[in-house]
Formats: sequence, C-alpha cells, structure tokens
Amino acid sequence: MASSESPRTFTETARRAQLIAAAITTVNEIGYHRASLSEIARRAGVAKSAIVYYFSSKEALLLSVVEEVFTRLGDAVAQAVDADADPSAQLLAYARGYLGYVDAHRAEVTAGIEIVVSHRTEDGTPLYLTVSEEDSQLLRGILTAGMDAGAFRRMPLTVAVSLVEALLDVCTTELQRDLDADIEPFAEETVTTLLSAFVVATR
Amino acid sequence: MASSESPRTFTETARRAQLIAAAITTVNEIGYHRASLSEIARRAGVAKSAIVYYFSSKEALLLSVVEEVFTRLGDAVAQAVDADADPSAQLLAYARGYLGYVDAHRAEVTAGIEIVVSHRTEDGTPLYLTVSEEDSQLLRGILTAGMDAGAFRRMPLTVAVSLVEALLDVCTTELQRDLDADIEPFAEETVTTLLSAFVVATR
Amino acid sequence: MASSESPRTFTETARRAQLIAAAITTVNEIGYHRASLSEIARRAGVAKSAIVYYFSSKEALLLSVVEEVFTRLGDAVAQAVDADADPSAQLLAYARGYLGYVDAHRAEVTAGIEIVVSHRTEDGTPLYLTVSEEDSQLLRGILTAGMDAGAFRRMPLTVAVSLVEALLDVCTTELQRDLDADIEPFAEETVTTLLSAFVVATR
Amino acid sequence: MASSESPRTFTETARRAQLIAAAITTVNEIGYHRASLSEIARRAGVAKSAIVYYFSSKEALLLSVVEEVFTRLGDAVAQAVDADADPSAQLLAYARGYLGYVDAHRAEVTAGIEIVVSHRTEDGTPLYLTVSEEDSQLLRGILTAGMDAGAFRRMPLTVAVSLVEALLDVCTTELQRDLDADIEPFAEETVTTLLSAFVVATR
DNA sequence: CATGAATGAGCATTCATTCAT
DNA sequence: AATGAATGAATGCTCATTCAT
Repeated sequence: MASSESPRTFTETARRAQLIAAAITTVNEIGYHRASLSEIARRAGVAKSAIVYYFSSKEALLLSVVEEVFTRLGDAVAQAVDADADPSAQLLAYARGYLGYVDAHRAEVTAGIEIVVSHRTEDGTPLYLTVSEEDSQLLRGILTAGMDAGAFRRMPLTVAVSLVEALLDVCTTELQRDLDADIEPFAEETVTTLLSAFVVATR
Repeated sequence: MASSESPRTFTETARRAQLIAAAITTVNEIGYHRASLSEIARRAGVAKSAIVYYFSSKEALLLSVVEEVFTRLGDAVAQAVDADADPSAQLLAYARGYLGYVDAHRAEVTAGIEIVVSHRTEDGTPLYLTVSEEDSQLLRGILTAGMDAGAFRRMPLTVAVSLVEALLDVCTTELQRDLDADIEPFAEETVTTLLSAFVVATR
Repeated sequence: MASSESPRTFTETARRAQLIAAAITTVNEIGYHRASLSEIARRAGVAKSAIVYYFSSKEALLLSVVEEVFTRLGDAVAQAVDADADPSAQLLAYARGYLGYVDAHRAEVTAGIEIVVSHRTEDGTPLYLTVSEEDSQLLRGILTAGMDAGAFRRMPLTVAVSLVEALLDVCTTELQRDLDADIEPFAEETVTTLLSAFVVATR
Repeated sequence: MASSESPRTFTETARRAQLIAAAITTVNEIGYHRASLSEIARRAGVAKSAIVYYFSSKEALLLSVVEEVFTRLGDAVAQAVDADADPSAQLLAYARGYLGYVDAHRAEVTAGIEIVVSHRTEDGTPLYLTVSEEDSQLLRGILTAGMDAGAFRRMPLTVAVSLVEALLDVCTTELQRDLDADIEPFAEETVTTLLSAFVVATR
C-alpha cells in the first residue's frame, strides 16, 4: 500500500507525480466530469488499479492535484509578495506573482481550477468553498493592512477578497478557453483595474 | 413527438416550464453533477421518460434551462440599458440591471451558472464558451461606444468584456455559496469597481 | 422505480418473484459468496440492472429472499402448531411442521439458510443474529409454557431455543450437502431426540 | 520457494504459525468474507506477498487454518476419549473433551468454523462437506460400538453423527455471537441432551 | 527471504436512453 | 400524452495474484 504514513519511496514519488500529471492532462483535454479513472490511466499508460494503488481513490488523486497546484501557486505568490512591505506594493506583487505563475504553469492551474470548481465532496459542497478559506490568508492580510492604513478603499473584507479573486481569475478563464492564449493584455488590464479599485489616490 | 418544428401546444409549453423549474431546483439542491434525470423527474412529479419526451435528451433540458435563464437575464438587462444613451450611464444601468435581476431571480441564475460552468458538450468543450459569444453583444456595444467616445479607458474589447463579466459574477458566486446571502455589499462594491475601472475622469 | 410505497403492479410482482427464484437457484448452485448480480441476472435471463430496478440493491434482493422464505416457513409452522394446546403436542407439531416445510421447500430453505449464515450487514454482524431474535417467539412461547407447566425439563430459555434450532437444522444441513437427499431418517431421529431432550417422563 | 515437499525450516514454521494466527484474528474481527489478504497481512505486520510466499494462495492459508484448528481439536478429543473403553463413557468424554477444547480455544475454533461454513472450493462445494468426512472417524467408531453393544439407541450412523455434531455446535454458534459468552449452561444442557438422545436406560 | 509494484478480472451500482403500450 | 419496463455502457473500486529484485 502506498498511502501510509511512511516516507515516500523513489518510485512512489515518481509514480504519484506521473499520475498527477496524467490527471492534469486528462482534465484539460476532456474536462473534469469526463475524467474517469480509465481515461486518466490510459493517458498515464498504467492500469486503473495503479491509480488506486498510489492514491487510494479517484477523489484522493484529484485532491492531490488541487493541493499540489495551489500549494505551489501560493508559495510563488508568497515569495513574490515577500520583498515588499507597503500594502499597495504588496497587492501589486501579489497580482503580478499570481498572474506570472498562472502564465508559466497554464496546464496545472487550469486543471486545478476546473477541479476546484466542479468537484463536490460527498455531502455535495463544492470544493472551492472548502479550500479557499485558509488559502486566502495572505491576501486578507494585505487587504486588511491596506485598508487600516488608509491606502486602500474601505470595504468589507470578504467583498474585497472576492473582488480580487474574481479579477485574477479573468486570466485563468481565458486559459480555459484556450491554453495557448496570449493573456498578456488580460493580465495588464487586470492589474490596472485592481489598483484602480483598491488604491486610493494620494495627493 | 414533442420536439418537432410545429408550434407548441398549451400543455407542452406548461410541461416544459414545469420541467425546467424542476431542473433548476434539482441543480440548486444537489448540484449539477448529481442532477440525474430521475432526481429531476422525482422533483417534477413525473416519470423520467416524460423528460425525454419533452426534451429528447437530458442535455437538451439543461440547455433549455440555460437558454431560458440567460435570455431572460439578457432581456432584463437590455430593458434596463434602454433608457440611457450615454455609455457611462449605460454601463451603470447594465450592471445595476444585471445585479438586480440576479438578486431577484437567485435560484434561476445560480442554476444557470452552475450548468454553464459544469456542463460539457460531447466534444468536451465547456458550455460557457459556446454560450456567451453572442450574448455579450449589448455589452460589447456599450464598451465599444464608450471607448470610442473617450469616456472609457481604452483596452482590447475581449479583455473589457471579460473584466466586466468577472466582476458581475462576484455576486453569483456568493449566491452559489449561500442562496440567501446578502449580496448588497458585493453589488455595491462591484459597481464602484466597475466604474473606477472603465470610466475615465472627465476634465 | 419499483421500491416505492405504492402497491405492486402485476408485472412487478411477477418479476420480483422471478428474481427471487433466480437468486435462490444461484445461491444453491454456486453458494452465497459467489452469487454475484451477474450470475443471478444470467440465470434469470435479464440484465444486471433489472435486478437493481426491482430491488434497489443486491443486498435488498437477498434480504427479500430471506424474508420470503422465513415468513412462509414461520407461517407454516404457526399453522401446524395452532391445532394443539398442550406444550408437548405443540413442540411435536412445531418440529413436524418445520421439518415438513423444509422437506417440501428444499431449495428455498437451503438458500435462505445459506444467506442468513453467510451474509453480513454493513457493520459486519451476521444476518442470523439480527433476524432470529423476533422469529423465535412462537418457539420461546412453547418452551416457556412447557417448562412452567413442568412438562419440559427446565433449562435457560436461550439454551433451550438454541438446542431446538440446532436439532432442527440437522436436516437443512443435510440438504445443503445434497438437495435430493432422503431426509426422512434425519427428521425422524431429530424429533425423537427433541422429545427425549425436553419432555419429562410423566407419572 | 516455501511450499515444496522439503521439510520445513524453523523460520518457515514460525512464519506459517504467525500468519495462521493473523488469519484467525482477522476472521474473528471482520468475518470471513471481509478477511482479504491485505487485512490479514496488515494484522501480521507483513506484506501481502509474504502470505502467498508461504502459502501459495489465500485459499491455502485458510485451509491451513482449518486443518490446524480441527487437527488440534481432534487430537484433544481423541486424548480425552482415550481413557475410556465403554461407549457411553467415551461419548461423554468426547463431548466434554470437545466442549472443553472449544471453551479453551474460542478464537481458533470460532474462526475455523466460520471458514468452514463460509468458504467454497472452486467448484462451489462448501468446505464443511469436504472436511468432516474423514474427521468424524473417532465419533463414528464410538457410535457404532455403542449401537452394536446395545448401549445406544439404534439409528443410521450418518444421522447419529449429524445429531452429535449439531448439538456440539450449539456452543460454537453461541461463541460466534459473542466470543466472551458464558457457554457453561449451553455445554451442560448439550451433554445432557446428548446422553438422553443416545444412551438407552439400562435397568 | 521477503517485498513493493503492478495488474486484470470481477464487483455493485448509476444512469441516460429506448420502446411498447 | 405519458409511462413503466428494461437495458447496456460506463464508473469507481476491491482483491488475489504475479513478478522482478
């Protein structure tokens, strides 16, 4: 069995990565709800049961994809923000870091978003509701600091978070339309809009 | 047969409306991917085969839901915009009309969005790609006019459309979390952001 | 759907009976734990899904077999006992009624026993533990009355019930070996043993 | 290879005993039909393939459990009977020896019975049919001798054997309900019944 | 001696669809 | 106009077994 607490073997790590990659490809090619175990297995060149061997269920695999993708995205963004102290600069860094990562890792992010949007846990709640609660901590910190400092227009925190996330998702939506799209113009205007929406004009 | 080219009978129209309503309820209650024909039929109080009788397939029913919902939403928005001639006023009316309709028809819109986001056509393309191409004509007109008149910040039209739609979707996303949510604060800030993003300061 | 509260249609009743019969045949031929839905369906000449259509799961079908078999067996025994008032006569009638029914309905009873012995509910408890609690009421009544009247040797009720059931199962075990066995000698000695075990010599 | 004809090594003997013990524990904890190789291996603290290495198949392991358990039970009974020459005394010793061993080795016997009752060989025949044919030799000898000597009530030998085994199984059935049950009352009445069933009153 | 890796056959179940009535 | 009956393809998953190391 592969999902125990014991440290991962070399083969296990490699196989898991391979299967996660196959899952990403599959989701991008045929969409979340047609991405069956056999479709994923076919693309990975392994038997269906190999997936269950390494992840213990289809859901676990998909959740691993999500975790993998958004952990990396979160790390990239955190690192981008790290250099700045000023909320406005941080927000800008956040957006640039986010969009830069998305641009550089189109397939992963696109699949991750698709899964997060489409997947339902056993009780029927969508995944994006479960996931994002803790993941938006950095963003919430920046927004709170900015509003407290008077640098950002004041609004309820949840509203602010939703606005930022909605704007940043413009690019990923575009990528979902076409993985090879030129998102540069979208990214540019997104950033501009973001700043115009939050940063109050200083004299 | 019910799906012929002949004009709809009274019964047929009523039944279709009833089934569309049942589909909306079902999608809201258990989500798109659990909304099977039998679940919908159970809620409508008819046999599964009745759905196929009136809509020829499950997909056709869901597509009808989408068409119904977004046609009405489009009409409401068109009517709201109609009174104004000035692009800035039109954009404001567009947003207010859109958000007002969403607020007043939460269940329909939420279900429509859920379907549009989750459903894939046979070749795997998501529905929201197929649908929105022609439906954004009004918005594109307003934005083009505004940019041509120098009232709006200039940017590529597709980008502008995506930005507006992303911002307007903040409220529907919130409703997907909780159908009874108070979206007033979201709506307010969405409109403010929208205007700040597009309308250039005069003089 | 077929498992609702509504009264059974003619077809439904017939199909259910047919499927129960097929389940009995299958269990007798290849044993409980090889009696898969497809084996049962093959013997019934229907698709696997037809079983799920009429019973909502494999377990429900098997439980229906058990219920059917033991309800009828119980009725037959109750009717046999009904004529007598004296505990000793009742015990004799009980045994004769039981063994007579078993002899006349070999396949049903054999399959019922096999299922009851082998099946486990979701939490792992065997079925014969769940089932027999209430079903032994008649027997318990007879034994209690007999012991209270001094006609039967006195012993704990649960022990008495177990002894009687163990003895009566000698014949069904023999039938499990060979459905066409001559169980007459077994039945005869079972009854003799039963009486010698319980009925105290009068005078 | 481990299953060859060559004499068992020390390690091999120990491993086999360990795996048999794990199989017994597993069957008692989760029942025969959930006792998969991986469950057994987990409880034994070894890999699944280790079981196959020592027993060549799952079935072989289970058969070994049965053989082990019933050989020991048989030996214990044989030893108990050995002291007596008189059929009545021998039957009593047989029963007492049997029930004493069962009481003292609850887990083993319970698991053995569970396997014997539930398992089917490839052609579908239950195991208890295959097993008991030769194992009842001692009992058959006692019963034959007793009947020939006029000490026992005369009846067909197979019937007599079935009756004795059914009565002795009352206690194991009780243990299957609850491994910690107090079977003393059951044992007592079983013996009484056994004697009353077979031993003819001598004047 | 023992394992981790990988498989393939089989499982119960779901579900959109077809069709006779 | 509407249904109940029945299906077959597909799904996620279990598990004994094989095998290279």
